[in-house]
Formats: sequence, structure tokens, C-alpha cells
Amino acid sequence: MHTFRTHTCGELRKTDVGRKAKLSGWIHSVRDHGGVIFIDLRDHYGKTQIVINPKMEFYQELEKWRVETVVCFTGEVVARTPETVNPKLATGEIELVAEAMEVLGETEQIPFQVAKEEQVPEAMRLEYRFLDLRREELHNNIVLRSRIIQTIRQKMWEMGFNEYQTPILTSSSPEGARDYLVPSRVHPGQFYALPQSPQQFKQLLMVAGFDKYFQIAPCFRDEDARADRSPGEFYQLDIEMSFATQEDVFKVCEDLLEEVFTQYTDKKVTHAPYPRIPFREAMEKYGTDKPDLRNPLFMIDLSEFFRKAGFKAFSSTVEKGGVVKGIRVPGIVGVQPRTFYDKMEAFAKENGAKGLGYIMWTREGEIKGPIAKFLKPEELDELEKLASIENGDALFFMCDTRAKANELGGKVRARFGEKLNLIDPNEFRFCWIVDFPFFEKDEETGAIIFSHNPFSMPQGGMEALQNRNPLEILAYQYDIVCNGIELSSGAVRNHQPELMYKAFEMTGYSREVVDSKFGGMIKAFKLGAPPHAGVAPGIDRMVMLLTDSPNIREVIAFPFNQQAQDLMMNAPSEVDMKQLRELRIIPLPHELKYEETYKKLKADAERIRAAEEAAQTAAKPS
RNA sequence: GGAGGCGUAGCUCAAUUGGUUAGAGUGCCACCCUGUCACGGUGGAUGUUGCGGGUUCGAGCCCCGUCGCUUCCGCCA
Repeated sequence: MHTFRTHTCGELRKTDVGRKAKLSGWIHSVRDHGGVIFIDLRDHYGKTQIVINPKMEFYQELEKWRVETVVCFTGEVVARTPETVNPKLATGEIELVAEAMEVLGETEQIPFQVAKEEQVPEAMRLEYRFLDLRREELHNNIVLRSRIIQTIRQKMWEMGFNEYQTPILTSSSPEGARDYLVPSRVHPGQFYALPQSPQQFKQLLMVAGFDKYFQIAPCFRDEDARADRSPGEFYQLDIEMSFATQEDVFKVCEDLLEEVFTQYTDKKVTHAPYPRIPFREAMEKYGTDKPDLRNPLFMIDLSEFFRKAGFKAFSSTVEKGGVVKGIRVPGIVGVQPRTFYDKMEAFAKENGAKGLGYIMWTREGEIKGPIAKFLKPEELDELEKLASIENGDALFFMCDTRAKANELGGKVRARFGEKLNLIDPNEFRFCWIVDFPFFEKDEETGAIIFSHNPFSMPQGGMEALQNRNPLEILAYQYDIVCNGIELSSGAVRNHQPELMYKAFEMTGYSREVVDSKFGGMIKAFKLGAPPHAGVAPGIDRMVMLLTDSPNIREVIAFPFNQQAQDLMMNAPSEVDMKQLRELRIIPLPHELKYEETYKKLKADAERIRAAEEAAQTAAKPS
């Protein structure tokens, strides 16, 4: 009987000594000693050393086969002598003495080394992704990703959730990112959209009574890439629960993340309940809505102190409505050289600050620094108390409008964390950011707009919408953050049509507009919708954190490059005219409707050009 | 759409800061080697210095443009 293998390359052990075995895999490395050749044969499961003696007839032939050739060896499992055991290999106590060899897949010269850890250009790795995926690190990441997804599914099932599929071809969603569109052949001129997330479907599943939904859901957004954001598509663990409060969602998430993160990492992991930090507090303390809590530094508000204190540059800013924020950096005075302070100031200036003032308390209790001389001794005493200063500490100041000072403080805080090695790499620190504002003011127009998600539930309900200052209304809207990376947003959804109409009315949308844009959802909510809430942590980002990957491409088997291209499959690519005609993207000549449209578009374009020219002529002084 | 960084052998990098024939490691090719495990040794081949232009007696290096990759901003609930 023909088989390719009796064992995998990671399987044979000392107890198998004496057996005949057949192994198939890739030639990982060759060590040719003239009289004997050693080959590491590699497959998905591991590596096994093959020994080839010169008396074998394929000995000479072997020399022409390169690494990464796919071969099958038959032979006897032999124990290695104690001196030749390789403790680095799981199969290192044995080797296979080859008796027969068959080449299953030849290889030309490979463009980069699989067996060695060398840097390879990203574009080449992506073009030869199948080779890149053979390399140990990436291979392991993808396997780990698979295991993590398996663990997630299992835990979700244990918690009573069911997985439901939702459509990939759906309609363009009215909010958020740019859609990927798919032309409809049956309905010329009309388009499907790929889902940016299954948001509406999962809410409809709740209306349909399914109660606890999850899905490892592909999501598509036509937006530009970042190191932690894949262009085009990504996967999220989509979760929605009926009759659930914000805290119910948190409990599910915390239980799930506890399971996943303790299983796949040895690092220290935050245990539930995670800190809940109101959005405003996060902005005031950390200058960002995704703080890295491994960084112990935080901002305090010193505006009231400086309003009275004798430093005019600060007090006048406070008088004008600005703020002074301080960051206490413990124990650096006398440790960091003068240049450290200069570099931090330069960094602050690069980020739009006028300066970065500071006061230093030396270990001997002396007070130094550019701001110190402006303050009286009793003011310095008060400042020490306000900022809990001890000898050796430095206190840095950000002075600007509240928004700018907070933003700068956030950057400075992160920079200190990095430069002073304050961030423990062996830790995962989670937190929830809660109480996002429901509305905000459009900076250009001054109009009230939704600050996050129009479909989330305003805290205080109709009462709040009717009676409170819109800018003070909070939403049941939350983010989960780990080590400064946003894993997910989520919300308690607004399931009451009247509340939805009212909220949209406040941003200037009439009932009719809401009905036309979100009619499907509104209709469902009018026919008995349960209160529901959800969240959707990014799978890719979770795996990134667990594999310590600096880039999201390290945890995706076949990622796009930054320009949203698949260099291996050559996507996107041009298609032939026949397909375009069939989809009516290029109209057939006899299709009058399109010819009319074309003529109309052309006429429009010409009219606009003429108008522009006329405007230009008019603008010129004659 | 904008800003920064990078681009030298198949791959990773160097080239005394503008100086004469562009080097090393790895891979590749040939040969030697019976216990290696990233085996070792000897020898060899491999370059439009991303592309185009400019400055200069002379450019891998300086300048301008352009292309590619990447990071960030915009954008992304």
C-alpha cells in the first residue's frame, strides 16, 4: 500500500527505536560531511534528522536536491548516541537512517531563506507568502491564531452563546467608513456592499429573539492602513446580548479575555473586574481615550494653583480659560542628564507646545528648574503637596487650552514611559473606557453631531435628551483597551424608535430622513425589540498582543500590503471587458438608458467647466 | 490627500562622510570532509548602487524630480 508517511516529522521518539518509518516533508537543512549526509526534514509538526550513508544508491543523487525540496524518506528509527542527542529538537533523541528516497516536489532556487532568521523585504515576503508562512515564527503565529479562535468559540459556547452567520453581500451602511461595493449583474447600476461589521444583522437577531449571539465575523472597510490596522478586511469577535446591561457585557468580555489571555501567555494579566475609566477622566489623566495603564505616570490639573501663583505666562493662560497640567516623574532628578530635559522639551515643541516647563526637587531637597524661580517658597510648598512631590522627583508642565494641554500631556506621558523604560513588557493591562459623550460640537460648523455612534443608548433616556445640555449627555458607549491598544468599541443599543427620532432630530435630521436611511432597523424596533447591548473585539489585535507582534501582517496568513494589494494573488486586478459589460459597468451601446446617463454626465461636466472658466475670467482684474 | 524614514549582489548589511578596481556575511556553483544539527574547509560566479535629470575634474554619498516599500497624520464608530 502506498502511503506518504507513517509518522509526522515531529512525532518519533526513543520508544519508536527499531521501527520502520516513512516521513514526508521539506528539506530544511543539509549537512554534507562527505561520508555521511544529515538532513533536517521539516513538516507542520516538527523536524526529524535523516541520516544518509554513502552506500545508498541515492546518495549521489541527493546532492543535487536543494533545501525546500519536498521529499519522502523511508528507513529505520535509530537511537542517537548520548553525545549526538539534540536537545533543541523534540525528536532529538532519534534519527531516521534512510533506506529509500522519493522526491515529491522539486524546487527552483528560493528567493529567501526559510530556515534562517534573516530580515526579508516586506514586499517579497508578501509576494512569496507561502514561503514566508513556512518560516517558524509566522507559521507559529498563524497556528496560535487558529487555537485562539478555537478557544474563543469554546468559551462563547460555554457561556451560552450561539454562532450565527450574517450576509457578506449586503447593503451600503449609512454611517462610518467607506464601503467596498460589489456591482449587481441582475440589477444593473445597483451595488451590494460588503459589511463594515454585522452591526445591523446582529441587532436584528436580537429582535428575532436569539438572545446571545456571537460570530467570528469578517469586516470590510475601505480605509487606509496602520501598523495595527489592516486595510480592507479584518476579523472581529462580534457579540450581542439581549436584556443585557453594560455590566453584563463587561462580565462576558472579562471572562472571555481572562480565558484567552491566561491560556496563551505567561505574562501578568489584569483580572476582572477591569478598571472602568470615564472618558473625561481618561482625557484629563492620560490625554487619550486608549491609555496604556502599564505606564504609571498621569496628569494632574494645576490650573487653580497657577491662577494665583506668581508665574505670569501660566496665570494669564488660565485667566483666558486655558489650563496648566502637570506630570510628576518620580526619582529622575540627578539620574537623568540635562540633555534628557532638553530632548523632552524639543519633543514637546515638535508636538506643538510652546515649551515644556519643569521643576526639579534634588535628592538633597534643593529646588531647581526654569519655572522654580518664579514661585515663592510657600507656593512651592503648596505645589509639593498638590503633586505629592518627594525629593528626586521632577514635575513637568503643559499649559494651553484644555484640549491641547491634554493631548500634549498624553504624548509626553507616553514618551516618558518609553524613554524611562516605565512600561513592563511582561504585562497585559486592560481597562474599560466608559461614559463617552453622546454628542459633540462640530469644530467647523458649530453644529451638534453624534460623537460616536448614533445607535447607542443615551444615559438618562428621553428625559436627558429633552432637558439636558446635549453636550453633557453621556452614552452607554464603551471601549476596551489593552496596553494602549483599542481592542473594541461597544454599546448598549438604542432600541426605542422615539428615542432614536429625538436623538437624530437634535442633530438636524427629520423623521422622514431617519426613516429613509434606517427604515429597516426602525421598523424592527417598532415591532417588539428587546433591550440589547454588544461589543466586538478585534481578533487580529488580540493575536497581535499575544504574539508580541509589532505589525498586524504578522498574524494574518494572507494580508494586504499597505496599499491594499495582495501581491501574491495580484489583487486588485483588471478584469476583462466581457465582465464589465455583463455587470453594466461599461454600458452596452444599445442600452439607451446608459447612453442617456452618459450624455447627461458629459453635459454636466461641460456646464461645470464652463462655469468655472467664467468664474475665473470674472475674478481676473481687467 | 499630507509628512518623515528607507532603497547598494537572490537576501542581510558595509563603503573612512565627494576620491581611484563598490566590500563582507549568507545563499548559489565546484571541490574536500563519517556525527553534524545555522556543520566545517578551499576556490569561484554574481552589481544599470530603484529610475531620470542636475552640480562637480570626480557622485553609492550632494541637489531636483519620479517610482517602490514602510511608519505616522488625515481617515477608520
